[in-house]
Amino acid sequence: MQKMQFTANKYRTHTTAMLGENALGEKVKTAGWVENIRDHGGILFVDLRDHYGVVQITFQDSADLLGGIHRECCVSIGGEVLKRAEETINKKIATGTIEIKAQSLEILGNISENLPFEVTDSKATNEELRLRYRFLDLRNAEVHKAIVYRSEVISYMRQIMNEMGFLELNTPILSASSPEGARDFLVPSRRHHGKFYALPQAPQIFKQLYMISGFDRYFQIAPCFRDEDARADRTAGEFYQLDMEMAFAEQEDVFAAGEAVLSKTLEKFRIAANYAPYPRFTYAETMLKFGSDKPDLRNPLFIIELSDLFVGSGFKPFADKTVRGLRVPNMAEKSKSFFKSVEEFALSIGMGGLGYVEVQEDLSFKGPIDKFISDEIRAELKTRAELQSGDVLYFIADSAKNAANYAGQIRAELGNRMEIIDKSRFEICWIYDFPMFEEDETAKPMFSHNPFSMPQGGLDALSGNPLDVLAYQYDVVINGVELASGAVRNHSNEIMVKAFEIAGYTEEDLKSRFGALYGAFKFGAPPHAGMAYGVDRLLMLMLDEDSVREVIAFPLNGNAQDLLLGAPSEVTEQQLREVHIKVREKH
RNA sequence: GGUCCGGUAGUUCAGUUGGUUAGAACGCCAGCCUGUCACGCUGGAGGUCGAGGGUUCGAGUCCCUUCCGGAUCGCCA
Repeated sequence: MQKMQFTANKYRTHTTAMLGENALGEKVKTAGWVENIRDHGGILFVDLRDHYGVVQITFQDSADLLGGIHRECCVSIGGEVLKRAEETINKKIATGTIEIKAQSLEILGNISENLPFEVTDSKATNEELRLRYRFLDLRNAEVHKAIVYRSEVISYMRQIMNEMGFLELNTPILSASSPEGARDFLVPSRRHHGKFYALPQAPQIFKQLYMISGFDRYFQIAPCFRDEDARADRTAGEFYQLDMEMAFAEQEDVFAAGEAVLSKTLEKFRIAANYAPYPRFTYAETMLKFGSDKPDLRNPLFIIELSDLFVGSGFKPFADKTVRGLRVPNMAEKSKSFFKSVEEFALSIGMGGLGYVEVQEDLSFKGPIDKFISDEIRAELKTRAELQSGDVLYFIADSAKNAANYAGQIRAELGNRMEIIDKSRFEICWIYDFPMFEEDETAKPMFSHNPFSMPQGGLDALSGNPLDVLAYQYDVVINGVELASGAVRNHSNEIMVKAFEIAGYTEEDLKSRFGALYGAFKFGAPPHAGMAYGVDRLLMLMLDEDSVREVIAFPLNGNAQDLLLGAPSEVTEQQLREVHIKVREKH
């Protein structure tokens, strides 16, 4: 526990954190919630819980003090601190060598009603009920601890950022509808009829404006708002980013700062992980090798390119396809039903089929498609995949567009099914060199990620094939989870106009949609770059939780509602009139 | 918005091919118990089986509609 300033008052002289053998014989008062009452007739035991822990209080010849008290009542109890007899010591709690013999009890607040669920086991309750009574759920020691942990991690990150010379600078919450891709949360304006503020999807524009304003290094634990549907790793509505931006910076500068803050934080909180510098994979590499732009590196399987072997091979399912191979060691011993379930998985994700060969002791192949493979190709496969006895080699054959993604899903699935993923540690990497543009359904180029990233090669590169242009854009990935994203920003209006033109926007579009940046760049913008970590996701990973909602004190539910306060809610006619809003009938 | 799974006591769940009065554990209430810390023992209360409709002699169970929740796809630069 951190050192704290503490003054005794009428509610308590000690917190449970201050109660121990050092207080033996003292008359103390401590306050908290009644976690449990064990009534033994002549003696009663009360477990009293506060923010710091639990202490046992005994009631002997004083049982009447407990009249009307239920679990989760908030009370202040006075008594004498006594050493417990050796055989009654409770090693499970920090105060387990002492107990307080009660002499007085004051009920604070109201007598607690019957509980909707048991606080000590609240995580077993369905989430809807937990969120409706979140104040009770948060009394649960484990749930409580996650929120304390969140505070400590964020506090430490602030310290690291400060030490690296970053200033914590705030950005507006009431802002303009922004260039990010998500749906905005809108706030109607009272003073400006028919106009709306938007809550920021990210502080992107403002942090860039800070750079243009001459601030050198910015960071913020920034709330971000996006009106998109929730997932287990994505809250509805709002989330927090550790957002940072650096002036006169190149990609390497951001890598160094980003690695430092993450690496130090994981070290401080004793998370087993590979420490910085993190391995780096270009987007092209990771799509080939892992079939994903957020690869789980705990999975030792990797994908190899085999397309060239089958060009003109006469084996129709492979001949004109992109063919990728996945070597799975020690899989040949698996049962037929195991193989079958893998094939079923392949079909379930939309693949036409999934061919494979088993490698036998003499390194010959066995399996449904072996007869279609020539000796020449067989030899090449053995070298390329470094095949050994007992291996299974899967073939993923599909269109160039789908092959990588399918291979990635098969890789992930086999990693899980073969139980070869070490779940006890973090494997962190950078993914960089993302493409600047991609084709939409009509084969027209569009921005593939952030339109404000700097294209590599600048203006010259933009005169070539747009699909070949890479952006200075990068992600941090942990265990298959995208944890951070960033870019070197495009600070040149000339390059930006050209990039937007390629994506089908005129200079007028650019000015009208993103005028603030465009206008500011005209007055001398420094080259700048930055990134942002998803704080909730990081905490979820650090605490090994399956849902981000476990690391947020008062999250919206999956349906974007606050069940405790009842948001969103209807408002009065008067309120609507003031903001010039008329709600249409639902049909 | 699509798909899949779910909704039974305060909570977590069981409930067989449709068949007696819908069960268990924990919690709650009452009584007993002076060393428990998942206290123990005895007894008790507690159910619109999400809602509506249908099939049937009979529905928690089968069918239809609908509401709610979860996962997932879309979406999330």
